[in-house]
Amino acid sequence: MKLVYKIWVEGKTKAFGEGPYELLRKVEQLGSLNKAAQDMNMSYSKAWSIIKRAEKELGFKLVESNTGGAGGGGSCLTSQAKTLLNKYDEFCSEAGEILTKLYNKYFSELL
Amino acid sequence: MKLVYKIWVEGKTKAFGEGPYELLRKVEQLGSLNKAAQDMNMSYSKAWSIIKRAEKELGFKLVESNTGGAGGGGSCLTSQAKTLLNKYDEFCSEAGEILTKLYNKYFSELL
DNA sequence: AAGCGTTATTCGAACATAAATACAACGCTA
DNA sequence: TAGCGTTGTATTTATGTTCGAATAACGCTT
Repeated sequence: MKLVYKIWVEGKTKAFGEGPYELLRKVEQLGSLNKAAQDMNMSYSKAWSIIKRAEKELGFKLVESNTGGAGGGGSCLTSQAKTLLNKYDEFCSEAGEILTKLYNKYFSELL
Repeated sequence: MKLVYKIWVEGKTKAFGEGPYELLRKVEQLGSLNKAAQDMNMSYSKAWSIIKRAEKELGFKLVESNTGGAGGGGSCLTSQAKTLLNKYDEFCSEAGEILTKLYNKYFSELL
């Protein structure tokens, strides 16, 4: 028996959480939304809609894309996206640590 | 923009979280699974399956039910269920407080 | 013994969500 | 100018969730 948690930010609907985080890290790494999607065994259209929804909700752009050209184009993160990812990193590691402690405090004996 | 989190306990599949918690509180309050389901605008069959799944995963009974008799019967919580609910209460309020602080620390300026 | 309101259980239908597919547009390259 | 790999978008398909109906059993009440 284990603790599971999902934490995200939302406006009118889900905006940013673990899914967008991982996807954006892959984009940063690979320079392409298409490659990122393939790497995560995800369809391009899903990857695309994840990012578009997040951008719409957050109110700022997460990726800067070029279509056509050498290599067909590509995508890279905006500086706002980069700082968001870094903040999210720190947030999650702190949160995970604390929640694990709380779980042990309250449930370890019971479950 | 706000922080949303869902926290639950799982074994092989979801076992106990917010949904079962609220439902069990209603059962405690109303003495009947049927009334609890109606009160939550939920079908009886859904309420029933929530509790059965939780019991199966957790490995102990959550409700004690009587069928027939005056008023048709009813359900009440086992003592294990009561302590589980109380622990969950404390867990959630502590967790919520801490997560809110963390959210403000990391995201309040950014989002 | 008939009636009542509950628990217990299963099943298919309806609905909502997620995912795959297909195709157009873009701009460099050769 | 044909081809490539990408982004962008709509349409279709698949998957999962939830509801509601149907049925049975139970034991008190009248």
